[in-house]
Amino acid sequence: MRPTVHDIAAEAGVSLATVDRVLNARVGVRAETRERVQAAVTRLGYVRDVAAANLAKSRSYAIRFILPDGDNPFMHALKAHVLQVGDPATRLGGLERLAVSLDPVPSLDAVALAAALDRAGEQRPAGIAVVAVDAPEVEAAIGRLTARGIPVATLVSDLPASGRRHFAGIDNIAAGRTAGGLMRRFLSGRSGPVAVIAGSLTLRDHRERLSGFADVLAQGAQALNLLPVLEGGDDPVRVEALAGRLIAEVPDLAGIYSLGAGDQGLIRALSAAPERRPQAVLLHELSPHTRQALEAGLVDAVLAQDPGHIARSAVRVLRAFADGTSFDPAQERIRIDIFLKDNLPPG
Amino acid sequence: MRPTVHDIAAEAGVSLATVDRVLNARVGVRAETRERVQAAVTRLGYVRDVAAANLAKSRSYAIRFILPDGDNPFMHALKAHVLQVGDPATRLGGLERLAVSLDPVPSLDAVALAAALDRAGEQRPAGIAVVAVDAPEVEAAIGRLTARGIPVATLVSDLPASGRRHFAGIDNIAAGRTAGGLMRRFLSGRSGPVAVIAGSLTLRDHRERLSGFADVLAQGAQALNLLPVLEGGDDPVRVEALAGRLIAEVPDLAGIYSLGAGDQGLIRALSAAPERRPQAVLLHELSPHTRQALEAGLVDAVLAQDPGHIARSAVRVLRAFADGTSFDPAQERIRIDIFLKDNLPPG
DNA sequence: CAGATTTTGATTTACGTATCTCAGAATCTG
DNA sequence: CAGATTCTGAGATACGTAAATCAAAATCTG
Repeated sequence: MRPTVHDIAAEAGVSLATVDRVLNARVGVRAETRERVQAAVTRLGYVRDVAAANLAKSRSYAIRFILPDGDNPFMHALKAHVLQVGDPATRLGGLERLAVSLDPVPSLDAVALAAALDRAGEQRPAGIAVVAVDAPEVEAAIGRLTARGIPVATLVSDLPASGRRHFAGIDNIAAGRTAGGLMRRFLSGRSGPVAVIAGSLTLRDHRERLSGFADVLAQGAQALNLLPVLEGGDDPVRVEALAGRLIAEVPDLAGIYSLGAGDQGLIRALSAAPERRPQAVLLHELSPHTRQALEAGLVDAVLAQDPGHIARSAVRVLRAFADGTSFDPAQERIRIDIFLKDNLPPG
Repeated sequence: MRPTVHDIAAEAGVSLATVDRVLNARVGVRAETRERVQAAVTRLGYVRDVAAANLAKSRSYAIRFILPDGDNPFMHALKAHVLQVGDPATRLGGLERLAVSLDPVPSLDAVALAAALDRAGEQRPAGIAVVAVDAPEVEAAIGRLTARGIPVATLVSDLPASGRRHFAGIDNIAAGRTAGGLMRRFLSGRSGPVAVIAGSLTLRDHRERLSGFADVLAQGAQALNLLPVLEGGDDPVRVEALAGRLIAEVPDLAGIYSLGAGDQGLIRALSAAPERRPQAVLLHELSPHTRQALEAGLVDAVLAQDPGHIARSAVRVLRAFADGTSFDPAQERIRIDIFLKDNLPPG
């Protein structure tokens, strides 16, 4: 059997109260006594039963997610996973005393986001997870939370200078480089111009993906020629117009890399003129539309990050910060997934 | 506050004892009373506090992992992750009352494996996780465990006919198809023979990968010519000899797919004659050697399954079976990871 | 309707830890 | 050495659930 606090008390020859004072770092214990207890702890290999401790404390972890509104399918999926993690009927929700709440904010509105962060902080939650927008107001709001001791994790889009404690998302420069590596190999041998469609270059993650991608395309023996970046505002309608013109006007187009959202528009443009489809088409994030396009051969590969993993990871990490415990960085690393038609997860 | 059993009792107008009888499906409750209690449960949205329940039951989950000995780097990594999951100082180990033990068995020895399974079953563990060998003895042993009500999960290599409750590993046919898709695209335009190096075709996962790969290569406009499969017994020395001869004797070799282990030998052979390296080299599993080869450009892509995920997933799933609760299939799905030089996880 | 049987209530103890109180012991201060 | 101060001990209570006992009530059987 695992040793309990009672065993520690007996082993150290002190009372339960003293063991408690040492274990919970309370004042009023002589240094010598403290050491006796700690020696007993290591000798017996005691580890606190976290479940019992939380029961006794009737502690619960309030975690607030602040996510953008709107019709972005990835954000929708993320939202669904957050709700699922917080569901007390699930393992995480039930066993770990979570109280997850979800605050929607208008997409890409820095002022509203900063206000939502301040409001969320008022409730003194155990942690806050937020999809950051790259703006000084947001940076300052996160800084205020951190200063008040509330751990903040950024999701998907990072803001390293804000003082956030953790980022749950992919390395977007590496994602861009990965897209570049795939593009080079998928076009091995041949040359021709390559187009990039972004949402907006004011978005940090889009800028980063672009820089990684451009980097790799410029390297190596035969350099691929990158066309000027098109910005579609993550809007399917605008993306469709841009992609349609692109395909019509650049006859020898070798590849397209869509690094933002609005891919439904790109897919429509591609299926409207299948005979002019470039040799390699890459885009980001799995959704019903992108899955279908991959299966139909309209798209060659999809880069993705797992929204379920992001939601679970953010909760685990914020909990660990709240408790002052550690976590496994390898488990919390969000992978850059590459999906081809053949390794698509079911569903 | 979340409702407790006391609230249920008050709401239903019955005693605590009766609530307990209903919740834990004990006998001696009239159908009508049972329904009153269940109505109160749904009305108040009661969910059992699993942590408190486990504390009261002083339940702990003994989970045995049966893993092959030997110098396979993937199995080493898997072993390390299993030990980490079982460590009571970690979240999973601490919060979830796990008692994980690890039984090593000689690699590829069906008789020893069957004996180990029987021995593990004697202790009546909450669950058993095993890397299956495709043999009737093993199938029978797993069947006996299942018959005794002990849930078994196969890891990495499956044995569907055995009656195992769960498989934690990748779909190897899909992995082979994925490799085929990458090979086709990496060789786009050009033709030439493609070689496959397997460990042994008596291994189910190797056979499956081969069949998926061959399938994809045969499809499509320009068929790639598959050379007869080489079997290297997962042994670096033998693989090196095979690969060396292959590179020397097939001048127009377009690609190599190594679907088993022993890749250190392949990498040595490739670096010995870098000028004759085929255009596309694919292999399985990340290890210090394969990482380095990817970074050096000797290998183009690595297909992988995350051993940490496999270990954690097996524990979660076996726990759920032991409790009769459900789990999230999407979370437990082991992905076919594709790593290029650019999306390699650090470390 | 008496007696047997089934169902229900009331109460207690336990799980491992946290937190509090109050008294007593040990140590320090002047 | 008295008095103040700091440490320590013993005990109680709580967290939410499980599991048991025993008595009382309700229902069924013949």
